[in-house]
Amino acid sequence: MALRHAVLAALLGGELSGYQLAKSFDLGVANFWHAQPQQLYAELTRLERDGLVSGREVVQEGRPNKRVFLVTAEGLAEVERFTAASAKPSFVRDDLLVKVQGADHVDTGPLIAQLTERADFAQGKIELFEELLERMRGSRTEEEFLRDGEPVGPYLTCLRGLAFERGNRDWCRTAVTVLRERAGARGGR
Amino acid sequence: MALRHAVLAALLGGELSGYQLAKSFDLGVANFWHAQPQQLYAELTRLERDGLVSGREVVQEGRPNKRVFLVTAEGLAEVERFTAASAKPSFVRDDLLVKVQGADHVDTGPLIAQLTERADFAQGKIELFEELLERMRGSRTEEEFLRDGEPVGPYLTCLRGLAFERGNRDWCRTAVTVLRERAGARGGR
DNA sequence: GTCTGCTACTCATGGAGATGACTAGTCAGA
DNA sequence: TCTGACTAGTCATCTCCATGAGTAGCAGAC
Repeated sequence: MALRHAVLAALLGGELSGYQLAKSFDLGVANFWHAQPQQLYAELTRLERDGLVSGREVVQEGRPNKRVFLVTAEGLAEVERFTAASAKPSFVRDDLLVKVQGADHVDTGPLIAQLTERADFAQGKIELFEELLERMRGSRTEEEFLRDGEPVGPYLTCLRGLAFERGNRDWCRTAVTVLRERAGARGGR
Repeated sequence: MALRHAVLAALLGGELSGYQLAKSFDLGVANFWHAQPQQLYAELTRLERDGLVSGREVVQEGRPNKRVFLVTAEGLAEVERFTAASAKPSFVRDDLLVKVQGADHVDTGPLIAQLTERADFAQGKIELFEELLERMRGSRTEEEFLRDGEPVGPYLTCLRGLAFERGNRDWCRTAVTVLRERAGARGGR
């Protein structure tokens, strides 16, 4: 159950509503985890039931009221416990990789299209992450921020996301080049 | 259901038994997907039931007999279909990232230990991937192999795995450095 | 001579995450 | 004035994936 801890970790940064939470877990950002709104609402309900977060109603004008949640002392203890527990290694897991694995045996046309699309998507996320990092560190350099800026946690996970997407983009591009040239060579044979 | 297609993609490289398959999907290699032996056996059963792979008994001396599977024509068609279908973007999803996200609010000692462990694990996989790539390309250079070596699919996925693990290792190391220095600064205050 | 480890596989159950379908009010623009 | 987009959230279901436990024969080590 890492989703639960991901939600807790996100709320450590300050009070958020389910909707705001969903914004950061859904498209684009997804710094360190990814989830659909429904999952988050469900998880928040469970977390509140278990006393790890507490919610309060915020009355708004001109838009629906919302419930914002913050981590309780028990919640923090749970984060502490989770952080200390040993983590299982993470694995790459990607439909696209499965498809590329079989590239020798299928028509590579649609595959190249998907790789291109993915490269563009990754590029978009790269820009997003770069902006986010800039915003977080403000006028400081990265080195300065890492020395004593706050919060470092989100900054570090953002850095990982950035590196991951750069890896994605670069790999997709080389895969496209390779597959294109091979298709060309076969076609011109 | 990407597991199913991952199995198919793996079998495109040639006949394999469930056990052999499990070897490559389990620890270490896990080129492009990861799964437990039980999942693979179950999936193979389903694939055979659906006519996407066909199995045959191989009698062995001095060790248990085994069943080896190969992809049928329908199986290949299914791979083709799957490859052409649009893929959903993949997301980073890692317990460790969740833990780092909350790094500002917890004791970083155990976290640093886990990051170090992960860096070592990644290093091990890097070496494994490098060997694998060398073995695949034989005497050719990477450029040569990518131009017309076979199979490219597995080579490309292996490259992605390598890059991913390098990213993991490097990120873990910087995270360790950052968290250590901060802990030191706080302690000596 | 027994113990550990490897090949080779099966069964059963749990739990997390994914998905589709819906409600309902507000606001900006065609 | 109607449409689409945004805020804010709920309910129900499902499928995949994860995990533990177990079997059984053979080989080599100590």
